[in-house]
Amino acid sequence: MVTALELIDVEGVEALSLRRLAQALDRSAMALYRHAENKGDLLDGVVELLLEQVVLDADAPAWQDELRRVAHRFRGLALEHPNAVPLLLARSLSTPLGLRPLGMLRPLEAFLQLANRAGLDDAAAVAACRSFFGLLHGHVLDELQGVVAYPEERDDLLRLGLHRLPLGEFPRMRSLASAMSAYDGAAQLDRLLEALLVSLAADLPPSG
Amino acid sequence: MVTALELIDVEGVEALSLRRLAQALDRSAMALYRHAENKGDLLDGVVELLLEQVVLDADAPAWQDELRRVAHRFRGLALEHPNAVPLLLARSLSTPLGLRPLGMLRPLEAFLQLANRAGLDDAAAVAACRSFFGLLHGHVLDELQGVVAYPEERDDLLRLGLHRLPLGEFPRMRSLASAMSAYDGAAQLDRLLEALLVSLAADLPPSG
DNA sequence: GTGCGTTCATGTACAGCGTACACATACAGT
DNA sequence: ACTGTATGTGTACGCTGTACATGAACGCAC
Repeated sequence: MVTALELIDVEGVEALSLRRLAQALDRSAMALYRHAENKGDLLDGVVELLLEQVVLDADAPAWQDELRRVAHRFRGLALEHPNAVPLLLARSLSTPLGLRPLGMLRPLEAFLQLANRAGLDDAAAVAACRSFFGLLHGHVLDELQGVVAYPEERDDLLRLGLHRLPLGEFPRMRSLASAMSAYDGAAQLDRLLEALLVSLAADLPPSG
Repeated sequence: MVTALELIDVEGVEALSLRRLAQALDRSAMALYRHAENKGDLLDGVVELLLEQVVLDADAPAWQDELRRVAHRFRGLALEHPNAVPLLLARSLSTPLGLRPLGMLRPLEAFLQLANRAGLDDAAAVAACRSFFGLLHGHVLDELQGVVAYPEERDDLLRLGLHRLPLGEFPRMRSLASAMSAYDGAAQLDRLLEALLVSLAADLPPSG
């Protein structure tokens, strides 16, 4: 499982085949079927391995801080394993909620418990959960988009490959090349979180 | 291209192979290489075909309304073509910004133009752009997650497959089954957009 | 010890994949 | 009529996931 992740990290998701993995483990390809029923099971295993590393503490005293912490931890994980991000985000698109491996559900459960303790009612907790993870996944997805086309170039326009774009149709993108290069993902995530937390606070009973 | 999308719609992304598509078109598999260099090009074509259907008008008079409209249009498209969503979200993870097909860049350019006309400076426009699309992609990603495991079941807990979960470890998820069933994606998207627009308004020069 | 069921690994085989290459056909412009 | 250029076909290669049959190593009852 951990070898599978390493393989993905250095060669990308599509380079992970049963034969390549078996070779890396000095086993035959078929031996892998003793530990996973499918290739899919194997990918789920990788996802679980990653998610184990981002534990949401349902008993955290300050829930806003805990959400910020977990969000940044998740982002960090994505930056460490960019090749695994498609897995992380897309595995659950194909698997119904109740049939997912438990490791993929633990963050959800912990969030819901936290929301509960923070005072949200059922409907608000579900909405908050989807807001939070939607936001998080969306941010990570966008931050990791391959932006740089030619890393060795010094000029921003050339580095991003934006010089290829027709002048007439894409004036803004071309003129914003350097603003795009200066993008700060962590700050951006903070902005999004702040907006979310404000909107969540509005759902709390007025007590405070 | 349109046939490729139809194939994806009814059979899923991974069912789209050159041979299957060629068969659907009554051509040989190799004939497809006259119109696309790669299978990747073909997938890009499908993405472009979809994105053509969600045009952001950079000259819209009320920019907030335009953003809301485009967001909901994109969501609608995703609901119409759920099988194509992985493509829509993941294609750009592997292709540097400047090398993407123009159809994938047009929404970005239009957003940046709109932000410019709304009064945002360069850095704020880029940040807003990533906020907007990150939020949108994240929401769609999360809304489309397969939640229902057994559509024919009447009881929420069984329908979502949540009865499988260990009682002790997942109390909240089990008790929230019906709240999850009542999820309203459009309303959720509106909530997220509202939070974003509030935070964007704060970036505008104080004039109004 | 002997036989047994269970676990784990292997080797072979098959259908399907993307695509490189060589070849055929049809049509446009000279 | 000759010649590109665009389009389609057929064959072939190396790769994929995995079904199936086989075999080795073990704990355990007798």
